[in-house]
Amino acid sequence: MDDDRDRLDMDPVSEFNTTVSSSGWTLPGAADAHDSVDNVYFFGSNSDRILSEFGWNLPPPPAATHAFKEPGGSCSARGGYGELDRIIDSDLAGNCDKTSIVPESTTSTFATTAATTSSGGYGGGGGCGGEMDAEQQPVASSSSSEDQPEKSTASGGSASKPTTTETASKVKKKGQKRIRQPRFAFMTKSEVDHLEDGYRWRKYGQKAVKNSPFPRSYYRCTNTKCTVKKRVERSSEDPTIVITTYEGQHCHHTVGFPRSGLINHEAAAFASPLTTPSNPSQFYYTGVPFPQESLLTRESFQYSREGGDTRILPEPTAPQSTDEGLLGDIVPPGMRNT
DNA sequence: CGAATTTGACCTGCGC
DNA sequence: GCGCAGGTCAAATTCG
Repeated sequence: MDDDRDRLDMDPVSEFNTTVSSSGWTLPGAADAHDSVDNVYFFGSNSDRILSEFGWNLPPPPAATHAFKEPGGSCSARGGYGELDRIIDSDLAGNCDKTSIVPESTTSTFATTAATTSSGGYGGGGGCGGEMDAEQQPVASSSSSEDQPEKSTASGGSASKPTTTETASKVKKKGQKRIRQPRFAFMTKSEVDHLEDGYRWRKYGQKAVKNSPFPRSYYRCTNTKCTVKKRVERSSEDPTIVITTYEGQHCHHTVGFPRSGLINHEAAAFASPLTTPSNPSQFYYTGVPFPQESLLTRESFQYSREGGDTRILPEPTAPQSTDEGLLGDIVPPGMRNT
């Protein structure tokens, strides 16, 4: 029954939330403050490991073929996600006086559990059969979201056609809180909006975003038991940057990579967590080098920003036990994938 | 013809 | 309480 705030207060990161607008951190490049995230992590070379702990199978990097053009740089060496982002937000650059690169900017939002039945009055989100939603499983109307992640409206959730049953379910949902699952946001320099990531997605909506000329698209994993969602939008600040935000954890493996050869190859380049990067610049984030001495546990940087204010947050510290892994630092146990 | 996308309507949350 | 913006639904449309 904790509400967001309560939980956030328990989270080291969330301390900072108190200084930020309501829900938290603002994603650099995000169209507006509404689109905020609670934590922003910038991963280093072993982002794949971190992500896998979230239940992701090393999301393959966006297909390099259709990604970006890196003005004056050789991105290829980087491989991986990294269609590199140069300083996405100069405000964050701070002491950055040279090319600051965000190899993979990954943001994560833990609005923590806000419980609910899903978002909004429409059913929706249930659980991936996983633990993720177990505790906040919508009891009432969308009882079996696992079976019908989308058609929760079976019980009358149709948005446009209110019915008595719908009304009833709405009532039930009232008072319940919205759950927000872990989010990762990748900022990618790319000419195409929807980057290949190894999973299959179905678009279920598109909205214009305030203060941004670019619409935001909403996708849902096509796996019926998977409730992972994805948002894709272009940065209003830098149209060449695509911000892809994933929410939730996949409860299945990827479906294979369409351009497996290329992608896997590049992914491989990124998949050696323990390998010291050949090019240290990879691990710079807005001018701040990643702490390579502790790649295993500290490659995540966090920052927040509000109206130009930039903070580099102190990362939780010590390496967790092996089974805790990185998530021990950043993911509430209840959100873990196993 | 089935699957995926588009799109307008509607719901919720939040700020004022 | 009201209005705005984000998020979602589902019918209609398009695509393979």
